[in-house]
Amino acid sequence: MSPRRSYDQHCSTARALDAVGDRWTLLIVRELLAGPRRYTDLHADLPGVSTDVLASRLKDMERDGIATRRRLPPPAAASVYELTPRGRDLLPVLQALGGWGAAVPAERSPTDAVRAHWLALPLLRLIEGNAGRGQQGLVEVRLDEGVFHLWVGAGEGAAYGDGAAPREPDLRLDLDMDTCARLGGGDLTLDQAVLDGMVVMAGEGALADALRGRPLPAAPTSAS
Amino acid sequence: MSPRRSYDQHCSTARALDAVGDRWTLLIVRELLAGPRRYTDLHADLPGVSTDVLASRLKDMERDGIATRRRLPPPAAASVYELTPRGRDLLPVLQALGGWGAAVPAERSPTDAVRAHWLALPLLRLIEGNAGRGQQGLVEVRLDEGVFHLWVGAGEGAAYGDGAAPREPDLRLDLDMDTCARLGGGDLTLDQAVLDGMVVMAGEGALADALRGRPLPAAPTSAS
DNA sequence: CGGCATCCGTGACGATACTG
DNA sequence: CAGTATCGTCACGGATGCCG
Repeated sequence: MSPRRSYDQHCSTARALDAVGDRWTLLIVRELLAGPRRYTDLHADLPGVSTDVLASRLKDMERDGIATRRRLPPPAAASVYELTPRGRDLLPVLQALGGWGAAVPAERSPTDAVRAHWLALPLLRLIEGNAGRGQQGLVEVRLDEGVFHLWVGAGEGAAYGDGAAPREPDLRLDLDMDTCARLGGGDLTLDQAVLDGMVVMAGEGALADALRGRPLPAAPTSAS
Repeated sequence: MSPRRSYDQHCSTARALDAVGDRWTLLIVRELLAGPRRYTDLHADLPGVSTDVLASRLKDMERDGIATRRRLPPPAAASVYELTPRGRDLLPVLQALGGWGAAVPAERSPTDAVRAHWLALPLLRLIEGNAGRGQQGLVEVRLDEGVFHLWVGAGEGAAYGDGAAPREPDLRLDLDMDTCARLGGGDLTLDQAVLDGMVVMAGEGALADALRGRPLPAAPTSAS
């Protein structure tokens, strides 16, 4: 057992970095924010991580109460890793990091790996920023590279997931990665992107209206 | 020159971690948020970092536009490091990390180092959370271990600094480290701490009133 | 003395091979 | 499928030396 390397500082930031400051840890959290994952899936979506490091990080995260391992019921003889509530609380950390990283345009290098759900975090931030407070709903996002869905306004709950929305979404977005990156970086507004046809937005509920910048219904019908 | 280790992922979070994910980097940013620092001061306030790693990180941060090196005018034949605007933009990242790390109480280990200004970040978050939006002012914080000051509501500007406030502060706080940690962790409210005498709050401006939970200026000053 | 560069021992990391 | 074992390499931490 590794005695846990620490900065040994009486500082909440340093203590946070003791837990999630190691290489790969926050990226594993990013993956698990999309929902429970098997070891092999994690390994496939984190190109470059070695098997032993991945196993080691997952053990550390279990020990630190960030993630748990769960055996799936018999038909599937597999186990999945998922975030604990404490682990999901790292969402603001990833949002802050992602927001900072998105501020510099950064074209895509040919060696860069890509996964569709990596855009979920920036898009979630964008949508929750553009829609007013209290808005919530399910958004399905379609890119050439894949489909995922976002739970807008879920707060502490699950943030997003891979694949199509589990029910009829309140909003559907079609766009490409480059547009998505520019939206996240702030040098393109959602309204402008829709006008230019770079984003196709479909949906009729309150969330869709809020994103289109329309005024809310005169008498808000006591929505919860 | 090291060709810069990267996760090689087309993801803003991963790119952020390419720049600030290395060991010690974010803690150096935390130090520089308190203002310009000399190499030796950084080394003294970051126990455990080796000299070459510190030098290497500072070079990386310069290359990445996070920090700059500046020679002081002749009388002081020294140079200081300071954050660029891009580096100061990391404040929300440190806030998110610190907030997450403060959520677990965590008593102080005897081996833990302590610096007074490490409490600036949590206190700043607490004050900006308790006072309403738009409040701003200068706060001087006194602990047994040292004195520092906070620029509340400065937003992107300088967040805090070591030592006494450079002018008469709008608010003065006296407290001890343990109380500060509990305030940051959320298991003690500022009001309660003042009532219990664990925090002495002095000041008469709008900021002080806002923190005391009083109604804003319209109300007459009928207190004590 | 401040600001590193160098050297060295240890541990973390990355790639591959192997096993229940 | 889900890791463990092995190994070469590199990053880190500590000490010391150099140079202005």
